[in-house]
Amino acid sequence: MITLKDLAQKLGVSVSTVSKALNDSSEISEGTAQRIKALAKYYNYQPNRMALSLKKNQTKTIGVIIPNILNRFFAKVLFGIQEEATKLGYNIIVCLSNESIEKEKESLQLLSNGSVDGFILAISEETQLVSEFDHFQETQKKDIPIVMFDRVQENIECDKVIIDDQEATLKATKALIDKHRKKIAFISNIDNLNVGKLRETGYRKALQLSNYTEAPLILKIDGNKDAQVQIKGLLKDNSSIDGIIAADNVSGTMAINVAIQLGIKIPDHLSVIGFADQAISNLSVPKLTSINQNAEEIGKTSVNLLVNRLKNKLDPDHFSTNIIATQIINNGSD
Amino acid sequence: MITLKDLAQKLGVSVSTVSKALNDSSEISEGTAQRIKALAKYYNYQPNRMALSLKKNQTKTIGVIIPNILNRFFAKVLFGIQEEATKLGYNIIVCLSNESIEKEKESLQLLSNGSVDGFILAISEETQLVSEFDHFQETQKKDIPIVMFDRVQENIECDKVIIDDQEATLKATKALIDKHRKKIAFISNIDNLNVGKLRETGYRKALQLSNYTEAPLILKIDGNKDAQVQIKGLLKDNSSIDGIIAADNVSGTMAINVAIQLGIKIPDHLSVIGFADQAISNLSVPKLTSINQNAEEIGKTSVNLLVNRLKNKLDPDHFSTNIIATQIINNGSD
DNA sequence: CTGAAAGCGCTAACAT
DNA sequence: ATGTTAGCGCTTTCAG
Repeated sequence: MITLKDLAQKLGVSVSTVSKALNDSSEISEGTAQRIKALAKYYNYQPNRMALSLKKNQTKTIGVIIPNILNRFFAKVLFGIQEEATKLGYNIIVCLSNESIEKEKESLQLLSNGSVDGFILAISEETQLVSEFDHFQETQKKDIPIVMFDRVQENIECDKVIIDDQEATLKATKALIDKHRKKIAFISNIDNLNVGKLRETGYRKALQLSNYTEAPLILKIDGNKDAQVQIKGLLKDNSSIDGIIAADNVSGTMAINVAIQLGIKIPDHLSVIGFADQAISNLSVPKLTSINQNAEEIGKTSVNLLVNRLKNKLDPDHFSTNIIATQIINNGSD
Repeated sequence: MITLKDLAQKLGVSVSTVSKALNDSSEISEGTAQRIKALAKYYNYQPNRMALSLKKNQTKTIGVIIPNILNRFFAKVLFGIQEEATKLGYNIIVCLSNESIEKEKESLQLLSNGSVDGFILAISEETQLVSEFDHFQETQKKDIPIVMFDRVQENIECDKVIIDDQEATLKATKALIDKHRKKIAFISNIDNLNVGKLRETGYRKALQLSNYTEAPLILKIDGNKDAQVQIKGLLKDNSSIDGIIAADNVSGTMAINVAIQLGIKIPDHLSVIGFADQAISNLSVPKLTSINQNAEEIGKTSVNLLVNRLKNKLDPDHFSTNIIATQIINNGSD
């Protein structure tokens, strides 16, 4: 790598002159500036990021902690984060907590050594389960801001980006009720997460608010067992089910495929709406009608919040919770 | 953040003494070392990463360039990379090329300013299409090593990690032939990638090597149109198809679902084998029999190669190509 | 055994 | 308009 010193030597000027010239300082004469810039360009000079960070005490890097990169929702959020961060001149360092509180703590610790200016993260499943959030507050105490998305925690003071999970599920459930569905089941493999609970509440509320007569029917999928078998059990045990709301990424698609195998016609006999993204929705015939969570936008909004926070553009005593709108995308299964 | 200087002041010793003590130098007396370490622990001292990088001219950070994070294969590789990198004390900075050569170049450029010690990447689709690889060589010229995985390029000299795509597809095709399948189609939405071509070759070779009478039957899915429709067309036009080899992540699952809709029994009338990962394989009934690419292992191997290269443990004049073994996982569709 | 000093690459206050 | 100097936090050589 070529350095300022190298350039200075070659031109017979001082390092600070070169630095100023490249930073468009008005102190430097037109001619010198030209010569310096030309040579810098010729040698493809790039300021050393580490030196810059050390000097300015800011890394222009965002730490991103993702619970599970195999979840398409998170993958899409990451995509949005990366896009927006690059646009604003930030790099991202990605850590995968793999739903473990230990890894989450570790990542936070590790990157709090001057590696990043701030964090964007979704809380791991285990962390929500054991309700232990000290590590976030410790990070904040070090003056490293955190933006939480999707999996957020009520009583932690930080900027947040979420969708209105309850409202979205309520709307989806209502849509089925409006289609005169009489027995609507709710399927979830994320009932231990806050978002899972919110979605369940949305489902329950929709039933209450309508003149719907049946009791709620909820299948909580056990991740340790075959999900297809569990869904098949539900459909066999309750042959009058004519509607399904799926709270997670894959259950909706799976439900359609299992139902078809049982000879149930979709959407004639059974309507299904899920939280899947388009690619997963395509993996059934008919395709799954789904709730679009606008994951990319969640990512982009998170970056903007964090960067504004870092630039002190936000009120230091007030944190905001941004709610990203969702839409139902009609793909034929409802 | 607490610094060496802070610790030194509090203890009334010099910065260098503190530094040496914390680095277990034999120059420092037992007693002093104890005191220093105790205080460092008390204040939870962590050496500033940027200062360390600047000083040592190594960042302990790996740049990772992924073409498409929504592809589960890449997501899994990333997971493996992250795991192994963390284990070895490296951070990863992730860039998503989004299959674009421009973004790929940009990322390479951007991170070559002392942000990373080396790269792990899979070549973007566009890059393979236009066959332009100068940017990789430029990076290497700057003494920044590259490890390529999955999407590699024959004539670029660097360490590589791949699976034997041709062999794997050949074996899968043979498996269907051994089951007395008479008309086996090959479906791919990645025929523009090298790996796609290799898989096609594997399919063709398997047919040639057996006493299989039919001509190859190949469907190249047009990404701009509905994939389900294209697969349905294939099955309708060739009602005697009794076997399918799917070259990409989703076509196999999709083929099963489309076939079922057409009243075709799986695997009685039609056997399907694909390159999907387990979660996608679960999205059909029966589940898709698939070729396990061991994505995580690819990631881990890549990290190990790169780190060994960085530590000069590898012969500088010789680059290796590592082939990760694949397995067919029988899920019921073959 | 401990400390002073130089230097990694850069910026910026302060001379000249 | 240009140069000198100090310093970001750290390691390491060299003196003491």
